[in-house]
Amino acid sequence: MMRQSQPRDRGIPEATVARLPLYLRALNGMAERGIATVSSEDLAAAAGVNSAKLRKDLSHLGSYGTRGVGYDVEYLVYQISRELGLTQDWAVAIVGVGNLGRALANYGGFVSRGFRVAALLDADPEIVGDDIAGLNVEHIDELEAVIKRRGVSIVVLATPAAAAQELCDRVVAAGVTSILNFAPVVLSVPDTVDVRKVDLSIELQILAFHEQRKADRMSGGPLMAVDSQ
Amino acid sequence: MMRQSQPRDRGIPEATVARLPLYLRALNGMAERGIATVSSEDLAAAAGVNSAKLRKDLSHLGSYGTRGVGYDVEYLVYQISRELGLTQDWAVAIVGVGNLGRALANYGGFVSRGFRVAALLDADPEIVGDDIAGLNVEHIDELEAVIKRRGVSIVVLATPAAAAQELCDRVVAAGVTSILNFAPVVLSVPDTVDVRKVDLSIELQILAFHEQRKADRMSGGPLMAVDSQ
DNA sequence: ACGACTTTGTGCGTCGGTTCACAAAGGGAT
DNA sequence: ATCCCTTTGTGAACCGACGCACAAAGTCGT
Repeated sequence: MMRQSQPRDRGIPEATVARLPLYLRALNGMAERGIATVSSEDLAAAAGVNSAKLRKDLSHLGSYGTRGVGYDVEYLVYQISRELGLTQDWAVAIVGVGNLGRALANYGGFVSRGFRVAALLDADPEIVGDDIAGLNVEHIDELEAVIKRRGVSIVVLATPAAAAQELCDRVVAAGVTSILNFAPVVLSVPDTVDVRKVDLSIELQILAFHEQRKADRMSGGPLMAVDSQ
Repeated sequence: MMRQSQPRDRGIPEATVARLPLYLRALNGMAERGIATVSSEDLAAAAGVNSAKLRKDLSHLGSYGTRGVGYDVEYLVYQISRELGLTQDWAVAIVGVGNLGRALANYGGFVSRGFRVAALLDADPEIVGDDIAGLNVEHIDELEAVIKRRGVSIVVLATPAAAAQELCDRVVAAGVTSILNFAPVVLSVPDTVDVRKVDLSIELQILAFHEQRKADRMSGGPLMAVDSQ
């Protein structure tokens, strides 16, 4: 029925992919503390998910556990890293070196594994030429050249909203197919390109919604609700 | 059948809540450009979603459209704002004034509507006392006092991973029930508390996964795929 | 060598979300 | 006043994800 030699199914669910980094982080922490083996129960707790979900997620990569024992931490770290593509290293360019771009450039967390900030670019002549986190800020005119010369395959957009779409277009035209967008705009791109969005304002608004609902419950109370029953 | 006077259903789907800010942003842009009325088709395009989905989302707030015409932009802005709780203003405290905390403090985008940065807190005596974005950085010892005195109801955690859980506990103990977490850790909180997580490293890893898959397709080629048929 | 125990991997029912497609509703023209 | 045209609001089918619960598989102790 199913091949043993080729357990990796190319159709890993998106929800699973989104959790693999979480598992990887928990596993790295355990590896550092010298833990050799971990059960799905414990790993799930560390990652904050249901253990059945974790097992199903891992089963999409292959049968890497041992029944009655659990998972080998080192081995699982390697398998997940490989699946996520972290065994190669990715050159990342940060476009827009305002407060946020600067913070990202200095953020050690994501440079650690697999990613390397290969370029910082900005349009402001005031900023171009500055050294930030050991890198020289280059002029945005160099965008296409820098992407090609340094093999940049992931671009982080940290520009004002007004500039984002145009820069996005240029980045896509230069062959980049993975973009992490911090600008508060909906980017339109060909569907060969992956865009992930991080939007601080939206996150706050979602929190506000729930906070308000909690406040309503307190004052109005479920017993006083107009439409209860 | 259905009440006309109280159309608001208190059970708005989570997926819908997450998109309301998107619609709101698009609508604000239209209002600024003097557009009075918009169809679900146009608004959906501006927000980058399917028009049926948009209509169903809006229908959860009530029947605010006019058939044959569309939605009144101003009115819809008001209704969504109210639903999200943006008609009141929320005092936000930023805990951790490193590169990221600083960027957030200076980020005008989310201060604009409904949110106000009411406090900046840090543990580093080097930073405490500095003025950032017109605010004085206070010592983390003041955390509980500041939260209560200024009515802070949303806290943004922008601390190193190691400090996040402890500060989270203190913040929760001080009565805060909405947290936006930038630290790369899984926070454990009572389930009365809402935590939303923004994790740059995870976003990059997800991009890397897809980028790798695209690369595999190129070299291996769909025609050579082991399991195609 | 065997039995008790632990833990994985997964079949299956359930649920929330998405999309299609259409009937109902309103506007405007004649 | 009536008909046509546009656009909303939603019923219903579909799809992916979640979590329970359990059989299969492997370990460890005797």
